[in-house]
Amino acid sequence: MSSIRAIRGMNDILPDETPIWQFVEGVVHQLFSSYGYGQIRLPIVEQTELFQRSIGEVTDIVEKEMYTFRDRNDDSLTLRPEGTAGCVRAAIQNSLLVTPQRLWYCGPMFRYERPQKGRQRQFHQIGVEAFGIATPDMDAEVILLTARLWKLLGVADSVTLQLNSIGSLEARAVYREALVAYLEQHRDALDEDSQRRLTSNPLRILDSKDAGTQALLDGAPVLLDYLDEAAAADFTRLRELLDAAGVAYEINPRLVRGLDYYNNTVFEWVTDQLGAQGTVCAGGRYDGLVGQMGGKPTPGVGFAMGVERLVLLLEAAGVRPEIPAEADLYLVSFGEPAQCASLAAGENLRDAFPGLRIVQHNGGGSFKSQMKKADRSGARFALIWGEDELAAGTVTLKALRDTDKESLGQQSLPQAELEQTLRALLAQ
RNA sequence: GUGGCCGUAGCUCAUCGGGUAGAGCACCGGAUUGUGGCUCCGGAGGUGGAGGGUUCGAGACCCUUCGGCCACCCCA
Repeated sequence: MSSIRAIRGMNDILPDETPIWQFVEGVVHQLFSSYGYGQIRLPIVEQTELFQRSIGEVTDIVEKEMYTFRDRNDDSLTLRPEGTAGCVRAAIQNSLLVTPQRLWYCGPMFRYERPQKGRQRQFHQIGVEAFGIATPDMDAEVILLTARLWKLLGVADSVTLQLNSIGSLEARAVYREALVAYLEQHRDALDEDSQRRLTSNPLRILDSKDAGTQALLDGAPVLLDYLDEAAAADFTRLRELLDAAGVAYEINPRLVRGLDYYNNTVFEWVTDQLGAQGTVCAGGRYDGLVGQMGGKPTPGVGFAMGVERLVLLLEAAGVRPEIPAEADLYLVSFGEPAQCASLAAGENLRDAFPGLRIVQHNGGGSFKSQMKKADRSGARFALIWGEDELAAGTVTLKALRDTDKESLGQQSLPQAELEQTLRALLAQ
């Protein structure tokens, strides 16, 4: 019981789970590449100030969820809680802000929260950032990218797209005043959390889960009505493009995002199959962020998705990539000279059959136990070397699967014919 | 940070105040001295999360603590 355990909320991903992760990662890699996006790999640790300046000082992420520490030089560093900030930093620092710049990244993120279904302290995000294009065709592109991803992953029926425009910073400030003014009149009808948010972050009241608060919001001013002409036109154009591409969406005027840097387009892909954490993918436009971080003012749009949530969603939808048996061939030997022959033959076979999974039996044991391991390995064939084979210069080839086929069974053949015989059998 | 539920074998769970804590699966060995799967037989594996209390007696009741799950907050 005194053995060391993993940090709470930081989970091991075990061999029987990695195939589904690899499936997701493989699909993502190929898909992003097909849209012309290049991968960027970013540090996990950044200066604390990077996140304070980009995400927003008063967000929960910055206020209480960051893993922040001082290094030996007494610099304040933080384990990245999200990917966009670091990507923007890297784009500025490495002069990547040519137009257009299409990037994607993946990797672990860290937030100090209580773990629950679909949420852990170390979690993984896959994200996309497209810099340099301010027009809504780029918004449409990244959304199309996600829509195609759900199809490729087999979860398109499990997610719906929620879309909104939160306009410019200025428009939001005006709206914020109107919203607060309305809600102040009904302060007593608000739930406790929302009363608190009235001063700290009124826009977040819009996505309150409290039924009474939501009812109250039916009479509240609507953010979409406060958009300036340009933002409204962009939103209309985005909708036209999505309509043309056949991507269904639901306008959610109460959709606001948690991070301060968004403007205009915001969107979320949500599901009802993951318990309380319904957001699988979320993103939006952030035209002010690059300038705010000290780069040449450059518009941007992007999204991030939670890989753990995606994996849960695939499992809920019954998408299960086939977990391959651990071996194709299992090499059994009895006696030390025979093991030498087996080892050498195994190396030759790996030369002859690249990609074939050849597992050597190690650790000795009876023939019976070795054969049992051979069976459990899932291998199609066992190759057996013992005293008899060694004396005769042969090897025994035994089929472990499909043994009802008459052509398959056990045969003893000269070493020299092994490769040729195997080639024929494996081709079936 | 707050709340609810839960910690018994590697895993899934019994036992619900009384003798040495059980089962299935998994694991190891044997039946078959060189042959897997099916069957049968056997074996190993637990300080009952930890600490304290009540009691003649606690895995079970009480308290504390640690851990897990779920939810709130917040978010991917």
